[in-house]
Amino acid sequence: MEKTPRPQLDRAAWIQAALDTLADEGVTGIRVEVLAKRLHVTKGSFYWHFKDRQDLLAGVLDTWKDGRIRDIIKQTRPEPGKEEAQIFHVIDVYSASRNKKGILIELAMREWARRDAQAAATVEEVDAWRLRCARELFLAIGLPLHEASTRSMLLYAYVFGVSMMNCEKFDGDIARMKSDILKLIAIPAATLA
Amino acid sequence: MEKTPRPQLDRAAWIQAALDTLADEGVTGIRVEVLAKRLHVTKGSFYWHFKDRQDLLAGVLDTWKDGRIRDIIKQTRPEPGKEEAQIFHVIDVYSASRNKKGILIELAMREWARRDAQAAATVEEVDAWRLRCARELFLAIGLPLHEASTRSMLLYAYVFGVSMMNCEKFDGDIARMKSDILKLIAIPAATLA
DNA sequence: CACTTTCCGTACGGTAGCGTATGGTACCCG
DNA sequence: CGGGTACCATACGCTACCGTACGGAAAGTG
Repeated sequence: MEKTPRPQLDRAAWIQAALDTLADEGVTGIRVEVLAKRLHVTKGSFYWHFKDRQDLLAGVLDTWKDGRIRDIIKQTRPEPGKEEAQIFHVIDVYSASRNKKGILIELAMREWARRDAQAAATVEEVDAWRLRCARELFLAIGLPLHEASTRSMLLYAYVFGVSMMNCEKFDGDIARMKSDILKLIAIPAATLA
Repeated sequence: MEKTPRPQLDRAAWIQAALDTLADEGVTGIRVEVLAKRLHVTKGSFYWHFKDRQDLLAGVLDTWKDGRIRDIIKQTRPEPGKEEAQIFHVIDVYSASRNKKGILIELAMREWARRDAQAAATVEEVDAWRLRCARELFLAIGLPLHEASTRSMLLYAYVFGVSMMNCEKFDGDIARMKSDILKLIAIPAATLA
């Protein structure tokens, strides 16, 4: 993670720090002077690499978008016979337990998108890719087009929704509940045991 | 909505304005001097009714909590024979089309809860009430306890999740998809037509 | 070795927001 | 009618930011 505190910074380093901050504090937490302190430099460096704060934010959006699209394509790459496992894997990646930072960025991104047109467009594009890729998996296991679309949407809505609830403190066997829900979403004609 | 620009303000008026701002800009948007401008008074008024900004935020949390709990209790009040309709109504209340402001507050609240312990506790309490009340409905239509809990959780996770996605711009018959999803969640043994 | 380019530090002006101190005004109350 | 209380305005100091101007070191280049 630490590659010998490099003597030179570049845009990527600033964007990475911005993404970390985004996860912890949201867009409004991405502040030039705070990032500079975190990177042990001053604003002078920032305004060399970026025109202004907006320039950084645009870079954050692009970086995130490219990463997410690359990711979903990789995870749903056609592997005949393994489609069902791939569906579960797609869900698992955004399961609340693992990948905590990814989820936080995801939520912060959507919060951002609610108040910024550029962010909204970015999230929309990423979501569209995800829905298309997930639909392909459902199509591959034999579902008709409409049901494949529907289940993809339910899948992602559930995944994002559950990441906003602090389920850990509710009564009941959460693990079993989540497992049953996944089956209900991913497996047609599944019933809750 | 406008009750003759009242000559005197009270805590409730400030809290209401704060809730409006919360929906539009999130917690960080709730700023004393901005609210004052919106209410056509100065900070002097604010610091008469409130100790400080935290005092206002605590009031916002309490007001929201009481309202939401009263609401869910009212909406799930036992009406034997109408339980299924009540389940659909609970979902409909937070459907993305209607009640736009309520949804925005809901999302802003959870964003807030991610970074503040008090807000987290508030949201947790509200969620617990909702899950309990929804579970009662599922129990009333004959589901076993575990499945009732599971479907309640899926219900709310989906409702909140879908409110974070800009479904309007995706291809496919969104209305039909949403309708199918609701049936899948609310009606045991339902299949996607 | 001059000379440029790259990268960063320093210093400054400007705005927005929090909280306080203090003054002013209208209304109630005896 | 004098005094108190409730409510609000004004003015101030303070901090955290943004963005700019400019200076300087270090490394490449001819």
